[in-house]
Amino acid sequence: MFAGCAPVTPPVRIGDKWTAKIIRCLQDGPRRYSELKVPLTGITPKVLTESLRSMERDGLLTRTAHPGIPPKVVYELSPLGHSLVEPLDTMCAWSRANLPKVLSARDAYDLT
Amino acid sequence: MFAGCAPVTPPVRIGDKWTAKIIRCLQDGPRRYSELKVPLTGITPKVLTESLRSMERDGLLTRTAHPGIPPKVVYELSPLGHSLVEPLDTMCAWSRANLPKVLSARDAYDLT
DNA sequence: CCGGATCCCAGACGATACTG
DNA sequence: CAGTATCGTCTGGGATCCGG
Repeated sequence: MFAGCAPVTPPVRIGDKWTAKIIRCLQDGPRRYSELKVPLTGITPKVLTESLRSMERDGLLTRTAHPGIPPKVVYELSPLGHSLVEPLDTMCAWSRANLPKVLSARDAYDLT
Repeated sequence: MFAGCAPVTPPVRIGDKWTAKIIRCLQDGPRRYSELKVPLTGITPKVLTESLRSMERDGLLTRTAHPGIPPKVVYELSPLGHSLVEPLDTMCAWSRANLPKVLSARDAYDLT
């Protein structure tokens, strides 16, 4: 789940490339598949589907298919998924606040 | 840094397998290389060295080599590194509290 | 004691094309 | 619209051995 707690239960969900972003996209309410693809710029359908399925398996969100033409599938955060929003915000806040320091530390290090 | 904030600045530090654990090992004071290897069960010397170098480059810790035989190298968290302790604790607390739920959600999902 | 050098692999991620 | 299928890539990390 989260690598900071030993041992990691695969697959690593938090800390992978997309899980956190997907949760952010869903935190204000349910969304359809195509409504997720837009803000998640660069994600391919395969990876989006994989991620959603895996998060559904972990109980972070629910998938509801409304049959018909055209198909309509809605994803919604579960209470468990919602409980992740705040920890994620904490991490993102740190990242936003400190990324400049990290970057300049890298520059300084690479100079030598 | 942290994948939840787009776009990710490689390499991904937080969320990789060892960074969070190394910070936890150093949060109560400086430690030598060999003192890190013990609690980080399973880590190979190569990976430990790589991780420490990379974190040093990012300004998360400092490396101080005391010359002599035998060599003695001390690693210590920088203020920037220390500032990560609390966000990390938040994530770990979530993981500890909710891992059972995730695991049982997986079991339920796999039954179908 | 503290690593560097080398080789290797699995699994995450992406590109592209196709379908009920 | 909401996915599958197939294939290729790339990198984090492990195994093992060697050196100052």
